[in-house]
Amino acid sequence: MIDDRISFISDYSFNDNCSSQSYGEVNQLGGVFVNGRPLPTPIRLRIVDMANAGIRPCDISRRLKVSHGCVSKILARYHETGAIGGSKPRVTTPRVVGRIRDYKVKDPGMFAWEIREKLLLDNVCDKFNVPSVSSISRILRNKIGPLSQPCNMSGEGNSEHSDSNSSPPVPSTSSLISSTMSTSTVSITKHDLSPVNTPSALSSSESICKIEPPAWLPYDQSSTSHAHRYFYPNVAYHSTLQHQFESAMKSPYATGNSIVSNPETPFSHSPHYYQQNYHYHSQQQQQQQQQQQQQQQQQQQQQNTSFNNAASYASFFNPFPYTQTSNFAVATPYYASSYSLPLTPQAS
DNA sequence: TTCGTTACGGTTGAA
DNA sequence: CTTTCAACCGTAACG
Repeated sequence: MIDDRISFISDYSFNDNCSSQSYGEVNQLGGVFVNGRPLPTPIRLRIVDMANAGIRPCDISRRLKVSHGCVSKILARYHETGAIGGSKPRVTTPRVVGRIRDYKVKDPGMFAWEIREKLLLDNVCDKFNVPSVSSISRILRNKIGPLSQPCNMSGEGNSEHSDSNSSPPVPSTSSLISSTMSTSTVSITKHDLSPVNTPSALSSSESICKIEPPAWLPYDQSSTSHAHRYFYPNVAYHSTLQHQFESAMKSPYATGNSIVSNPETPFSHSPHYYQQNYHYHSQQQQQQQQQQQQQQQQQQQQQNTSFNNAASYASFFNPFPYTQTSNFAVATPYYASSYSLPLTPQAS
């Protein structure tokens, strides 16, 4: 059963979200990674998935071809904070670097900010995956150098990670949406969140897209030994979404592979959300809502020993003031681009 | 054999 | 406008 569910992992292929080109490096286990960038969220989810199913970390490491140190880190963080993954995928893909090189060759006087604008103008990138000016500046300095010759960037000959056709799959990214357990303050790790999720960005009037964080459900405690401690994102075991989930696991960067949550139980806002964003709600309304949530959720997880109810869990782990519900999970807006998730424009 | 820890080389973007 | 730097990443190696 577990084997069936993870067997597809062995041949997953990660691609640049705009091309079929692969890039990355191969570790000692034969797995592919992008140095400096997080593992894709589907892989991270599967690590947690397998751990919850009672599989030992060393076996997870071997079967997913991820270093045991990485598995250890991910599980330790998950057990400590509940965070699984989520951060900006790598933006300086070989394709993007090639286009930057082309721009610079054609017009050596171009500034980094001009190149950035041109990447957007030419639809090489969108606003969610366009490199920062400093990243472009770094590329110009370190990877393009004296501008010897243009590169048409079909994949070969770039100075980034070598990636011949024979090289295995390639991963890319995602990191953690982490927060503290404090109910009064939420510390957001710098690189773990998209700028659109930061308080300053949230207060800006710029039109951005937001996606609701995943809903978490109690794991079926009857099936595994550790389950009583952990919650589980509803995306993973929902039968009707298993195919989509596995497809996204195989090719997180392929168009159309989105990680979808259970549409029958769309995300609900956490109490924290209401506290942060619905100030006009009366305290009575809040209490009623919380009581209702607690009553429902207590029924679902009477055996839970770590949290009294899902509402308290959600208040810890879904502390971000998202404003738009969505059926899409396990993805910050950053992922949305690379995972081809539909974006939900923010209303206000 | 397993796994926690950490140096290292890498990426990213705010300052 | 470019560079610096802090924060993050996964791997490899050590114990």
